[in-house]
Amino acid sequence: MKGHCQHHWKGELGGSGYRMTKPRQAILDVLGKTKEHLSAEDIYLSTHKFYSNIGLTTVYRNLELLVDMGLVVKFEFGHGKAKYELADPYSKKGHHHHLVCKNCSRIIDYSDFMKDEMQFLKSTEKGLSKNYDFQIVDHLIQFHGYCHKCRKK
Amino acid sequence: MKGHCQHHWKGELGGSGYRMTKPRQAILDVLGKTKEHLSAEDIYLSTHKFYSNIGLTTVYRNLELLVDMGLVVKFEFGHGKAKYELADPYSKKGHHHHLVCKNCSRIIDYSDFMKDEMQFLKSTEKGLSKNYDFQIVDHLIQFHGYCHKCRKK
DNA sequence: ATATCTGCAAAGACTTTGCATGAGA
DNA sequence: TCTCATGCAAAGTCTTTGCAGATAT
Repeated sequence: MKGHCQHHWKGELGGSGYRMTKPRQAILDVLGKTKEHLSAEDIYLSTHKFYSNIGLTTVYRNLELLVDMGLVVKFEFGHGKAKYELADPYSKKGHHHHLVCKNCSRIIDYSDFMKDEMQFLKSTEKGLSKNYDFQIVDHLIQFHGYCHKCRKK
Repeated sequence: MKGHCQHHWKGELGGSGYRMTKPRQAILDVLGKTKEHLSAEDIYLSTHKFYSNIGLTTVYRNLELLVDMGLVVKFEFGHGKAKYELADPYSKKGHHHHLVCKNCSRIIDYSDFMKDEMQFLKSTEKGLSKNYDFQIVDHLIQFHGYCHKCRKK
């Protein structure tokens, strides 16, 4: 699934009773081609490069749908606007987390040290699940601090 | 520092050149007494129980200040409004993280399994710090899924 | 005394909703 | 065909800003 720039997603949408439309294809193409963390407006602007007249409303509505379907993940990094990425299984990036700079708001992806993470998650999720009768389906791990450029100051 | 319901915070504020005012005391009192995760408006309403005429604007402005000073922590759980808690060293709760229910939005604090977490963080932070020249000062760990009540459906 | 802080009103930023038109399967 | 999807405009929510008056040290 990784790295398919021309993936058409028809199966994923059709299988759930949804239609493949130009705006949807455009949004998924934009997300599939970027390494950035795009806001709804970023996506809206990007889609206009190869398909114009997509409304910002349509972008918001489709992002919500795609998030609900699990194709896209929404992040709130605390800088006002939500950011979106393709979900792990559909992304070139694969499973990763974020370093967030408290100074310049830069977001850095990392996928190192996943072995340690797996081990930690496995035991912790098991324990939490039991102690709180909570069914865990996802996790959010982030580190905040000062990036390369900002720590020099 | 834990559990002081009548802590007056004058030192923390004065030491940084800020004044202790009624609204600030009220906001800190509210945060010190609750176990909930309060939004700015929740805090605004709560302060009115024992000190009226605090404006919502003032609540927002002081929360921002207190977050900058490190006395308060701001969370974006993705449900529209930001939530605030006293920072670990000032809170009865101590170091903890959150389970977030994808269905009912309930937030559950946990502070179990911190030994595993410490171990994971220690090695991961060291590695990230080195590989990305990133100075880590904080982390965010959350688990998302279905709570006790919602998983029955 | 005086720089900081406050409350109100207004503005701003991001996101959602209503509704008539358009378009996939 | 016929339901689902779109785009525009308007509304909604949360948060921030401007400013004159009030307050803490």
